Parts: sequence; C-alpha cells; structure tokens
Amino acid sequence: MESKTCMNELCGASTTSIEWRRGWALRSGDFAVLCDKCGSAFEQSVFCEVFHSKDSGWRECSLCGKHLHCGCIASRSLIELLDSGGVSCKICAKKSGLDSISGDEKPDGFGTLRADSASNLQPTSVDNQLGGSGDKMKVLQLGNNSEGFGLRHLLQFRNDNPDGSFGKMKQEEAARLDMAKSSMGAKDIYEPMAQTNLSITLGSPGGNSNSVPGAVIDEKDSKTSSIIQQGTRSRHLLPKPPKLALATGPEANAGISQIRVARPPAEGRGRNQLLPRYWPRITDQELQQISGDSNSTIVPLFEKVLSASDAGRIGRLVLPKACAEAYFPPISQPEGLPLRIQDVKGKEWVFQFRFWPNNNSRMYVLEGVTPCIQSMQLQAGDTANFGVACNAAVTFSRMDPERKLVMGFRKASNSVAMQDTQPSAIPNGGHSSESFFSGVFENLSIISGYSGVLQSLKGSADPHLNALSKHLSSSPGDVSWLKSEKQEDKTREGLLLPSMLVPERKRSRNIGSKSKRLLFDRLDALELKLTWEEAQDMLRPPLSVMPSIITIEDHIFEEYEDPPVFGKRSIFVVRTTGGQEQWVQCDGCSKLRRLPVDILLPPKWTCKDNAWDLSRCSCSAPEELSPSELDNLLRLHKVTPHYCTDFKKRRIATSHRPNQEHEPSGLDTLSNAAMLGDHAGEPCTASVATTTRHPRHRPGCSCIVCIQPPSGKGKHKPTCTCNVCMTVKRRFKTLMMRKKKRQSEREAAIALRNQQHTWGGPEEEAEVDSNSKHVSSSHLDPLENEARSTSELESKSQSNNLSTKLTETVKGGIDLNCHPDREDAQAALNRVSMMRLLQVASLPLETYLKQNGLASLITEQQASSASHVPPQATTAESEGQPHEHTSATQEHESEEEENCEPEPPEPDEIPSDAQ
DNA sequence: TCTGTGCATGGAGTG
DNA sequence: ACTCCATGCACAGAT
Repeated sequence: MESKTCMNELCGASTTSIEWRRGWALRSGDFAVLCDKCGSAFEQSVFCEVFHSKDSGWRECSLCGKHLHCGCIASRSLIELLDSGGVSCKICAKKSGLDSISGDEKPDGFGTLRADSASNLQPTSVDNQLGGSGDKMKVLQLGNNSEGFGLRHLLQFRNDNPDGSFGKMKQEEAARLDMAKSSMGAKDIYEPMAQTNLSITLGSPGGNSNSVPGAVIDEKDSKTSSIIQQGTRSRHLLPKPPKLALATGPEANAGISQIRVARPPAEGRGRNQLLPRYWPRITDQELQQISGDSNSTIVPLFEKVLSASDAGRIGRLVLPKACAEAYFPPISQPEGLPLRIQDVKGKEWVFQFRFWPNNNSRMYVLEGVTPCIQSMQLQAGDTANFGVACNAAVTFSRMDPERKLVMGFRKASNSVAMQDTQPSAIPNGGHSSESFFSGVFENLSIISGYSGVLQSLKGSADPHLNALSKHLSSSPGDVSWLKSEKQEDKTREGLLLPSMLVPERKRSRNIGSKSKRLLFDRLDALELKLTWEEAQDMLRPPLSVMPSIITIEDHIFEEYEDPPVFGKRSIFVVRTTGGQEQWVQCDGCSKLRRLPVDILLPPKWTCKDNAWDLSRCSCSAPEELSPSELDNLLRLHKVTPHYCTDFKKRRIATSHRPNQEHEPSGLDTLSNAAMLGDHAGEPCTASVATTTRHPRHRPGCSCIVCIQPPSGKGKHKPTCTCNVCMTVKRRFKTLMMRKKKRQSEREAAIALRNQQHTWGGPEEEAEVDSNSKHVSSSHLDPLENEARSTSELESKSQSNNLSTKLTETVKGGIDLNCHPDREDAQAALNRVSMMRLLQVASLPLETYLKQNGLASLITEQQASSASHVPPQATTAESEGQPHEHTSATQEHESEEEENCEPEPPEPDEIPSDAQ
C-alpha cells in the first residue's frame, strides 16, 4: 500500500497507521478512504456526483424506487445516471433505453489517487480492477454523506444545466481546482477551510448556505470554494442523518441542523493547531437558537468536555491552552481579565479569564463559572449529576457581527431545555468591535445556554460505528427511525454523533483518562457500555440480497445493495439433530421465543410479532423452555433474567423523561444491549462515585477516599501503623489471598476442561452458538444431559471452589458477589465450561441422582454441599477473607469488597451537595 | 472549621 | 522527553 497521509492536517496520521477500513468507489473511479485515526477522508479526488450530496447517500432509482447507495462498489454497475438528475438502477435504465453514462467509463485502477487525480476526471470504473486477495476485511456498506468536493456546485451545475455533461462539468471543476492550486499554497488552501466548512456544514437544508447562522461565507470563500472543499472533505465525510434529502419541511430542517459534527474552528490564532477534540460540535439548530431571530451568525470556536473539576464547586473551568490563546484575549498577567457573561435569560455573569504558571507554561482557567453552570443545571436530575458532569460540554462560539463570545453548555439530560429556550431571550445587542481580539475583551459577552446532548459514547469513535450509525439511519427496514424527531435527536446525540466527533483516543482522554476517579455507572453511562463488537453482532446483512464480493488491495469488500439492518439480539442454537433455532427475548415480557433461524429481527420484537408460533404470539403464553433450559440459555448468552430486566426497565422509565419516549429503533437495541446485555447476570446496581470534594477527614476515617494509599508525597512510611496504612495493608492482603484463590480456581477449571475433553465424545456433541457444547442423549434433553455430565464430573473433581461457585449459582441465581477483580476468574470459568457448570447448577441434584440410580449419594452430597454452600455465610470464606477482621471497619470493608457497591459513606462523609 | 486560591503533581498524550 | 491538563493539596482568609 502506498504511503498516504490523512488529508486532515490536524490529524496527520499517515501510512501504516491508517487502515483501509472503508471506502467508496466514486463514479470517477477514484476511491475515498477514511482515516482510521480521525475519520477523515485522506485520499480521494472527486466525490460521486450522484450520491455524495448533502443527503444520506441513499438514492432511489427514479424508475423503480430501488434503493441505491453511494459508494456501493457493486452498485456502481447497477446504477445509471439520468440526465434528468436522478439515478436509475441499470435494469430500469436498460428497460427505458437509457444509455449509461458510466457505461463508457474506463477503469483507472484503485487506490492510485494522487494530488493531481482530481484533475483526472475521466469517468472510470473500478469494477474488475480490484484484484488481489489477502486479508479478509469485511466492510460494511458505508454511507458517505459527504457533501463532497464541489458537490453542491456539481449538483447545482447539473440542475442548472440539465443538458450539460458531467464530463464537462468536472473538467471545469478540475480547472478551477488546478488554478486554485497553482495560486495558493497549502496553507492558503487550508486557511479558509474552516469557514467554508462551516458554511457547508451549517448550510440550510434548502441549500442556501448563506441563510443560516454560522454560514460564514464571504467573497474569499466563494473564490476558493473548490479548494476549500477539497480541504474540508474530511468533515463532509462524516455520516449524516438518514435520508434527509428525502425529507422535506421542518423535520428535514431540524434533522440537518441538529447534526453534531465537529467543525474545525472558524478562525483565531493557532486554529490550525487546535486538536480535533476541541472542535466545536454545536449543531446548526443550536446556533440558530442562540442567534435567535437576528441576523447574527454564530461561529463555533471550540469546545471542551467538562471534567469533574470543571463542573465542580471550585468553579474553575480549565481552558485548553491552545484554545485560550487562540480565541481568548491575550493576557500577560496571571490575574487575567474579567469577562462579562450573559446567559440565555439575559442575566449577566462575570468570568475571570486568567492563567497560572505551570511548568514553564500556562494553565488557563475561567473562574467563577459555578453559578452559571449551576443555573444551567437546575433541573430535575441534574443536581445529582453535578460534580460529575462529564457528559457535559461547553462550547465557545462567537456571534457575528457583534463579535461576542457565546458559551453554550450541553448536557445529556438537558436537550429539552435548549429546545425551550426562547431565542429572543438571547440578547443580540452587544459589543461591536472591528477587532474581536484587540481590546474589548473586558466587555466580552458570553452567552451561555443549553444545547443538545453530548452523550459521549465510549469507544465509539471507531469508524465502524460511523458506518453502523449510518446504516442504522439508512436502513430501509428501520422505518421507525424517521418516525420521531426526538428519537432522531436522541440517536444522533447518543449514538451517532459522538462516533463521528472525536477520534477514540482523543475522546478517551476526555472521558476516561481519569476514569479511575469517575465511575460512570450512572444510567447515562450504562448506555455507553456497548462495545463495537457487541453492536456489530446486532448488525444483520440484508437477507434479500446477496453481497457482491470485491477485493480491493488485498481487502475483501462485501457489498450489499441494501444496508445492513440493525436487528434485535438473538440467540442461535444448533440442536443435536442439526436443526438450528433462533431464540429471541420479547421486549414486552422478556420471555424467550423460538423463531426460525433465518428470521431477521427488528430492533424491537415482542411476542405479538411471533408469526411463526401462533401459540406463543402473546406475552401471556407460557415459556416454551423449561425453567432449567431457560435459565441456562439466559445465563449462557447473558440475557438478562426477567426480574433484572424489569428492574432496569424501571430505572430507565424513571430516569427518562416522558417526552423522550420514542418508537423502538435500532438505537433502542443498542441502548438495551448496552444496559442489559453487558451486565446481564450481574446485580442491577449502579454506583455513583463523584469526585465531589470530600469533607475533611478525621483521624481514623475509613471511608473509601481515606483508605486509598497515600499518593504523591509519601506521607506514610512503610512502617506506618496508622489506620489508613493498616487498612491499605489489610486490603492488600485480602487481594493477594483472592489472587491465589483465583489462580487455584483457574487451575481447577483447566483440569476440569481437560477431563471433559477426554470424557466427552465429539460425535455426541452439539454446538450451542458455536461456543458451548452439550451432549445429546436418547433419553434426556441435551441440556439436561449436559448438566448430568457436568454433575458427574463435578462429583469426581471434588473441587470445593467450583462446587461453591456452582452452589452459589444454583441458589443465588445471580452472582451478587461479582467484583471487577474477579472478572478474570469468572471469564476463565466462562471460557472453560460455564455451560456445564450452569446446567449442573440448575438441575436439581436430587432429581438427577434419583434419575441415575444414585440416590445413595444424596445424603453424601447434601452433606458436602452444606459444608461450602451457604451463600451468604460462606462467600467471604470462599473469597479468602482473613479471619482477623474484627473491627467494624474491617467488616465494612468486607461488605464493600464482596459487593459491587462502593462502601456507603458515613453520614458525615456525604458531600453536602450530594445530600 | 470551612472555603477559596494558587501552585504542584502526575497521568496521558504527543513528537 | 516534553507538553498538557485534571486534580490534589497546602495555605491564607473567611466564617
């Protein structure tokens, strides 16, 4: 693979660090590839003039209505451009006698784009030119939402010149490009990027890019539009909401305006050095709301995700140095300057913009932001969040022509607040200055207001998720997607947007770098606990269409004419008879229903959708599986048992505002999976650990804060016998004992597995979800056979630890003693024979023994169980709790460690703002 | 004793 | 190795 560098100069990724994860075959034959680091397209020439418009990338055949997707390599051979401006599938085109514009295209290969390739605008085809084989890289059908390189111009040109040829048009565009290139340096090319980017990104749905706030287009822009757009293609490649082009009216407007896309800052010193994570993500709608009815335009400058300390009671908002120096007034004294503030209600605030000397550098802060932030968060539910507030962000923008600074807050639960904000409440009058950064900073007005949601999605920066988001939104089958604007908002906010905003590593710094201090187990955060792999598991290829397999530079692309469908999570089971089943959990009653294996499930599925088993098409119908089978299946596949599901649903219901209810969608599937799947089987707990300042600790304080090892200055010596140090030592000892215990458990599990391999015949095995196996039998259900096998083996192994765990599982149903430190052990058990362990656990032992003529062992087994079973009493012992724990503190600690919940603070330790 | 202020510290990211 | 920045922490002033 030739050396490539991300076109996004703020990213700078190059060559081998970039994976060719996604790409689009362009009508011109060029190929666009996303930078794996920043999500930008780093190499391509021109966009497909057919699809890469401002819409979702999906077009319908003008003749038959068939959905076609831009960038679909396979579909390139399936589509025809219509002179009327639309596209047609080839079948229809042939039927209608249309000659293919692309039919004369000549291939020019793939991946050979160069800087001058833009001028090579001869229509080409990549079909059949993509030879080679190698790594299996399955690429989802991507939605390229780029507005593209001169796309708008192209489209406009096309519309204006219905009789013109694209070839001519592209040649003209190329000529403009070449001229611009020759007259401008690279820097010049990039300079106007931001503004133009704004003008495009914020462009009105109607296509008048000048008509919306934030549309900062001037003569300079228009003169260099082609260059600019080339430079900004990276941003335009970000996915956009579904089918906006197909929508009309206010909804469409809202849809576009609420796209939360990170935009390179419009201007300011050092803007080119601004890291993408500080790129503002304010939506067009929010900008418009801020600007109100005036002619003011809002120029997003930068954004910062609030840290705990930012939103804490100290009231100091740490400003990124580059941002502060780029967009805030220059200050030479640490005291800085006061900035006058206004909120959406017209209330004025004063922030002190200042800095601290720090390591031969500066640390810029805005002081006194607490009242402002608090005033913005005085809503139900926000109080508890205050102090964490890490899902909130503050965006700094500038209102033109007043040239006032605007500061907007975003917080996950407050999107409605902004919606309710009356734009008229925002003062439009203000300070006028020809030089924004040259002397009126003491009068800068900062208008703070809410805007939508920034629901940071951990680990979602993977470009795949962009594709996922795209496909979610694009899925024809996901009709509900467009049903509700709110849902669209939520999806965009909670799922789509973050994924397209910041590279994963960047965002993780904002979110996770101090994660040890910020335990995001709040409900909001639970939604984040969906890995990409899990999400991908729920993607279903469109069954109706066979994919076209194309190999591009040793990567295999599997292209579908239809987008992947985001389906409900289900369980696939292969019976011993060879039959395959699909089990799905009803979203209403949570009962498992059996479906044919080839059924594609919608994001939401209830019993009434069960058209394959009319006897169980109602939630009132009993479960088909026996309790033991059901339990096994639930546990094995991490499907949340009913009671836990209900509990979480209640939590969701209580935490979500009524107006946020929406129709089921793929997003629901994601969020449900995130909330239910990831921690299925675990106690339905949600711990909240804020970094709110801890009250002064008294001698002997054993709270979770005080028992942390002393850090930094080594106040405690190794020989120190203070309460804190003793507690730390005690905890360490406990952890070591547990570690040893886990090791022994692993060894026992490995031995158990080895025994099973010897004991079980492969011909008797059947697969369950390709991972777990159970043994078939002529007289017993396979699951029960499995249980019996394990039981026998278990009785042979005499493993007390495993027996204990089994017994706990049997009697407890769910391991309430889960602990992060024990994940390894649990995982090891899961890997080894969890199926068997669970099954044997779920099978009444007496029943089994009687069935197998082993009644004589009942008494013995009972005695054995009694020796290590009592779930509550023996847990601590089984975990190796030392017996020297005698103090109240130690007991408390034991409780805390044995349960997932953090130690409840003493009443006097509860921070005042949490009380 | 509490709170605010200014600086220090160290983890994480970057070159 | 360096920079950034989130947060800790000591101290001074306020209550």
